[in-house]
Amino acid sequence: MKKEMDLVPKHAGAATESGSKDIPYCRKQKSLGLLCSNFLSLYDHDGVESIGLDDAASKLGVERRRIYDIVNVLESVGILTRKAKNRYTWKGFGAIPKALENLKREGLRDIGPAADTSCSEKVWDSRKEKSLGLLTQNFVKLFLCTDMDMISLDDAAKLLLGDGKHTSMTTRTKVRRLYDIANVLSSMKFIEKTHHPETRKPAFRWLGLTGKPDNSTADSLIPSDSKKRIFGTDLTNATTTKRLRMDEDRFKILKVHNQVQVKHENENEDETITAGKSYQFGPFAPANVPKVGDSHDGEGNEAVDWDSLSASYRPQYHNQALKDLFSHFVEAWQSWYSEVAGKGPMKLMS
DNA sequence: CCTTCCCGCCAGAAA
DNA sequence: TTTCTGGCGGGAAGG
Repeated sequence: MKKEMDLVPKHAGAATESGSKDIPYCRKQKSLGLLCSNFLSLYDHDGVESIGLDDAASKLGVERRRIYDIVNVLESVGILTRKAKNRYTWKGFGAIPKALENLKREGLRDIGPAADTSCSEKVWDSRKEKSLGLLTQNFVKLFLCTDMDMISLDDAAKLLLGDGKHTSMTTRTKVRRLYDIANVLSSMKFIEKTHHPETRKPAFRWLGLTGKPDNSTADSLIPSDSKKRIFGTDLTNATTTKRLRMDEDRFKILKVHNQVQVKHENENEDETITAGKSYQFGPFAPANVPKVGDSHDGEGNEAVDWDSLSASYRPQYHNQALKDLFSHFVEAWQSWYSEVAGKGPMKLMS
């Protein structure tokens, strides 16, 4: 049921919408990152367990196509699960640790072992092989299974080429996808955009779960990070053998720094494993703060306070009551976070 | 100019 | 068939 009610496409300008001082059209308000924040805010409620794509699309005021993008990456991180056609199941943030743990395990498995000359036990589905979801997982794996703490989308694209080495437009396309993925992961604060020290090239740094043993210093909920080395601290030594060699397929990195600390108890099969507790999430706040009024104050300078970093100016969706959702969103997250951060035996799982 | 990346066409895959 | 999914890349906003 989608008629030709679109508009707003082609040339900017033309405000074909309810009379008002319509905005000229701001691309930033249509970003996947913002959409992701809104999506999360909209469904992170007690009673929510099933999500209809049509409902999401209309509630968020976007076309169906966009919802697929969001949903695919969220599923990659465990927040959602596809239940049926047009239907997803909300798993919540509590499902994230486990999902990442699994990704890490998978990633480490692929890397380590002897050279696998055509040892793909999995039949790489020709189609899914290039799905946004898989790309997302592989991108995340780079952060979780490598000692690289800063990755540029270009490098990621090269490393994640399912196979072949077509170095041409294949990479371009891949990078386009990665931009999309990076945007939503950024909105969830799993990663953050930065710049490579040397090369002024933009790159992303992981802010999410840390594999550090335990010993969580404090419980700085939503810490104003700014400068906290999460992975750094290469306590092993200064072996800067940090070069990666991307041979044929897959990505091959060496030195797997950081231990996931997979619960030691039973090398049991996956499924229902109580995730470890020593995790540390980066600040996880909606990418946009209520921030009333526009006032495009001075652009962010050097300081990357996530106050100004929140690249979002007023929710403009022809929706309503999104602000309230945001606050709830933050609360819910903090609640869960403290539960994990706190040494107390949590129950997790759901 | 170059980087970021939204839009939506349209081809496969279900129903 | 229709409907659902979601690659893919043009080309415009942003810097």
